[in-house]
Amino acid sequence: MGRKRTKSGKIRLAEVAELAGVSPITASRFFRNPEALSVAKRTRVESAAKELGYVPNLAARALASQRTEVIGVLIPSLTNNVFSDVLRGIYDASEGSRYSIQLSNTRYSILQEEKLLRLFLAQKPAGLIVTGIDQTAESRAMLEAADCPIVQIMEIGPSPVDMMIGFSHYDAARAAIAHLFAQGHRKIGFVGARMDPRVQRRLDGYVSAMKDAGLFEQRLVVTTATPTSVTLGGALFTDLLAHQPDLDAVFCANDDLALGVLFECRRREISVPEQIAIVGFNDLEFMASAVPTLTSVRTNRYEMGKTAATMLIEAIEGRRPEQPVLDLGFKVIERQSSSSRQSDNRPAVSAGGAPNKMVALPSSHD
Amino acid sequence: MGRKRTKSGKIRLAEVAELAGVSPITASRFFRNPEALSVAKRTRVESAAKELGYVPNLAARALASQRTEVIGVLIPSLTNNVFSDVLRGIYDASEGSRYSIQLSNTRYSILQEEKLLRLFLAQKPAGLIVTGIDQTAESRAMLEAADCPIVQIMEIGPSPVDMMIGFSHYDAARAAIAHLFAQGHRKIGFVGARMDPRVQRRLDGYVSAMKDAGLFEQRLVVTTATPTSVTLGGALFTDLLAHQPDLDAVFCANDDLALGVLFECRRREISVPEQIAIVGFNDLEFMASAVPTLTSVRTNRYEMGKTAATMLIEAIEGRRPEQPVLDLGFKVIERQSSSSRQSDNRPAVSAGGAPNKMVALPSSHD
DNA sequence: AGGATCGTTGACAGCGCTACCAGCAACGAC
DNA sequence: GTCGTTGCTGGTAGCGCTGTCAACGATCCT
Repeated sequence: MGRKRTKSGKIRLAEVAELAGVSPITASRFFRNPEALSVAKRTRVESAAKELGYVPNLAARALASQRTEVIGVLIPSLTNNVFSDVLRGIYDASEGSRYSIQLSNTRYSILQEEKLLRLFLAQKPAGLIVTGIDQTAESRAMLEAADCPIVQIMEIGPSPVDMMIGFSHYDAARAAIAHLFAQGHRKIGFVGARMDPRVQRRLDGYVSAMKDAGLFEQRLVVTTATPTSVTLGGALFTDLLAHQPDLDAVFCANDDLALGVLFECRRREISVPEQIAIVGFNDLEFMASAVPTLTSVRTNRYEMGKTAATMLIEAIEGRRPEQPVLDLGFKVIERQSSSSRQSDNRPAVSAGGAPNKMVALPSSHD
Repeated sequence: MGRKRTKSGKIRLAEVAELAGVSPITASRFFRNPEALSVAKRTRVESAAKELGYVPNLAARALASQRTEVIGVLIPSLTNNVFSDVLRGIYDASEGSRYSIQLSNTRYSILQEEKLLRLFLAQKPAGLIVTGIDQTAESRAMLEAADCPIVQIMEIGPSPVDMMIGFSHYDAARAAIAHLFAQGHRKIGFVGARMDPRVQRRLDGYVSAMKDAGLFEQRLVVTTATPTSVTLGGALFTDLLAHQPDLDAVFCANDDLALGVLFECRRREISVPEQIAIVGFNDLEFMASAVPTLTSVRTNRYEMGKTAATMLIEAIEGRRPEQPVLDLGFKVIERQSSSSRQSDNRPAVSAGGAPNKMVALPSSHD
């Protein structure tokens, strides 16, 4: 064909335009806003592009248009399977769109987050997804000054930077404790690891529920800054028992800990739920499969990621959601590990949050 | 200071150069190869950049230099915690380097992989990390024609595209079965889900080991294409028992399945390991914590990701490793779930591959 | 029919950076 | 002293694309 090529051997827009018999700028428009072209030219450009196997040069586009098609995502951890669910949702929602995901790991450090934020913002991302509501003042200022849509995920709070999607960890913990109260438990311990802001708020919810009932005691709480694990759940529970041998229930800040507690109970031949009830948090898949099955607070992690990315993309393209703050709620899934001592297992659940139309909500789960 | 700014309000290289009293190209060199500058100019540019808070425009750099500083990563799943460990290694290794990670999910489809590969390659990545050795012919051709370093991860095989890091799933499965044989087990079932190429090779290893011992029977194998889960482990095990009630051990293609089998045994009051031994694969954290503790084949996932990214970056910068194929090996971690019926628990382990940082290959390759 | 409006198209001028090559001083070998 | 070297620096010319604005014909209204 003798087309002239760039050094790199790649097809440029100009070649496509030439083959299609239009100007480069018209070809350019085809890729950004095909509706603006007449049908005739549109099909001509389309087939020319296909024939040549044209792939746009994103760097050139970014340079010329002064913006990128990158969605920055800041999450505190890659290990935690809570985030992998959220991420999966984000990636799923971004697939098929023109936007690509740029992921960075803050390692639970808001200083690191600030640094990464500065880096991201310098590249003019199309949008940003950040975790939580506990940014540094500097980060907060940067976010507010940013000229792109932003979604805060994982929790909801009083003053969103822009959009926000999550649920109340505080309320969720309170609901878990209320459930245990309803089952007749009184000496309810709390086991928590990592103690990031969201876990902290679960602890706050626990404390307030216990205080409301006049049952709070400091030694019912065992926490550590160490990253969570199943093994750690066993260790923390051991600690808890040492301080409080007459425990009748444990609320674990996540499911890994709960599984660890379950195993530890088995090791010590403590029967669950007869002697001690266990409630976890997140409702990971294995909770329903354990023996006994484990009660947990279901959170809509995948949905959270997916909806966050969807909202963000909509906003980037100018269609801002009428409802910028979305509470995805939670649901206490009662299973054997906390079922009532007297009756067997009526499948009571208590849900929280404000279900909303943008997503199919908790009521429809399980 | 009255510096003139670009519309976007951002500081450009030219401004830094002006403040430093050098030409733009000299300033540019500072960021790419500081050694090439005289010490005087180097410090001048450095302080000017710091004073202005200069952040390079990556799009402009990519356009001008005809290459990006992006490492493309193609993995089949974001859910699977095996990959999240690998990813964590990759991200850790990329941190502090100039390269950023671009992640894409092939969803276990080699057609999808081919499509993503085409997309990636068009953007001239600095390097590529791809999962496994089972690409389509077209993908393979693209990879071979690519002018950037490439690392294949997760397994090793005969003809690397470029670099390769992983271990032999086949040998690992054989080692697991050998361990069970050593413990006196004969009727050993296989439970597998998803059945991606790596799980398939584990199955192949199992089959060959069983055949070698004259113990293979088709009905000892239960697999499904369904994605793996703990619950599924229980279900597949139930199936297996139905076909083969006199089973004395189960080799699970991953640890989630193994946990599911353990729970199912508990549900059925089958004692582990007395009646049935269980061996998993990957050695996830919870295996050591379960009751009984669960034997598994340890694989070096984090290290795999980290080393892959490190090797790749080295290669990008022109320092190719002297050993482009790395076998990270595996290790059978014996725990209670498969400990010998007669003796109690001597901590025997059998390792495979060459768990070494930069050295030779395992003898055992087929 | 005349003018206004809309939809469609193209010319031009960069976006911010780096590849390439030339220039220049300092230095050593003959 | 002359001629290469070497080491550092700068000028020029784009990289491939899109924002802006102007121009054009077609359509619509009064």
